Amino acid sequence: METKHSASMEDYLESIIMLREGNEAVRVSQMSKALGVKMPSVTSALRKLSQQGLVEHKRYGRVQLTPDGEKIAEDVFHRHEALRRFLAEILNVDPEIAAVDACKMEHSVSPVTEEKLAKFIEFVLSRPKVQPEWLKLFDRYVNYGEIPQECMTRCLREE
Amino acid sequence: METKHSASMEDYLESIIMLREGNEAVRVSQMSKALGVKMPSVTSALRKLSQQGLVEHKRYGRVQLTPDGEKIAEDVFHRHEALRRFLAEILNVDPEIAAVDACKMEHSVSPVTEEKLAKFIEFVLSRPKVQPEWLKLFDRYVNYGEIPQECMTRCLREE
DNA sequence: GATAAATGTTAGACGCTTCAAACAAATCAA
DNA sequence: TTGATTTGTTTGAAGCGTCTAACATTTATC
Repeated sequence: METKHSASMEDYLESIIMLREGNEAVRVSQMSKALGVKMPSVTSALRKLSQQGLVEHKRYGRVQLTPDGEKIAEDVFHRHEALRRFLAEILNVDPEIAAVDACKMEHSVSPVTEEKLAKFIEFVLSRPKVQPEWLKLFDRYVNYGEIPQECMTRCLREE
Repeated sequence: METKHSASMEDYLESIIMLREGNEAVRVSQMSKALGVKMPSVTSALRKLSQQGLVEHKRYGRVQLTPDGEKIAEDVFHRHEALRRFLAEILNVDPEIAAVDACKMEHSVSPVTEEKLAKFIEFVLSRPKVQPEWLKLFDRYVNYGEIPQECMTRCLREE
């Protein structure tokens, strides 16, 4: 049922989720700024999305997601967040770059991959006490090439 | 100097690296099949890449990368491989899907991110004895939700 | 309320990537 | 070597997403 949507249509949908505060519907100008495109591009995207029943939008009015649109937008947003967190919190990539990269990558991730990525993040970060140490080890490796052979090995062997 | 190239131009360049065996130059038909596009698309891409000095190609002849083209193609290939390995070997995503996802994601990864990703893979997989255990723990978490709190915590605390 | 400013739309164009159809060259096979 | 097959190119058209310029509507201001 869910036909595949283009990267740019996904971006338009996602931006609606990201821009609305509370229940306030979103303006074309906001989307235009957020996505770095001119307003006519937004208008024409909205016409298309409206025809597909993914957004609610009448001339000169505000924009809202339909339930179908909401589903897709949330999906994209989840992919985005999974990637962004992985890059920023695990790889320790600069937050700005992480956000930008995530925004482009989010359109290429299959459902299976997204699910595993989310679990991986959870796995690595879910243990508040372990997390900082674990990442510190990785960080040290990035900066000095130190591989903490002994400790990890010893530990995991016991298991 | 290196102007940004479109995802599709990057794909054409990368395919040349992936298709050539030894020093054998590559045929248009091979690229066509590998990329899932018709031959006229390849021809027209090659005209453009040739004008930019990235490939060597004369009418009805084989295709070769110039040194400049080689550099870009290798770059794309590295991003591809980093992503593919992460997905396949760490997240344990099905190899087919990993390859497909990597192929689409490869165009969105910034240099910094790629570098950190590569280091991360190295970090996780570089210790032959640890690696299987570590991933086994993650795999168990994916399948049963078990978080190996104690072991990792204990170990990393000692450090 | 009238008018200025901000916001949004329409129309038409362009670049990019792809394709099918028709044609051209190269290669194979007899 | 000549005809058939494979391979590659040209041409022209299409879809998509974007833009600018001109126009329309809404909103804010006096």
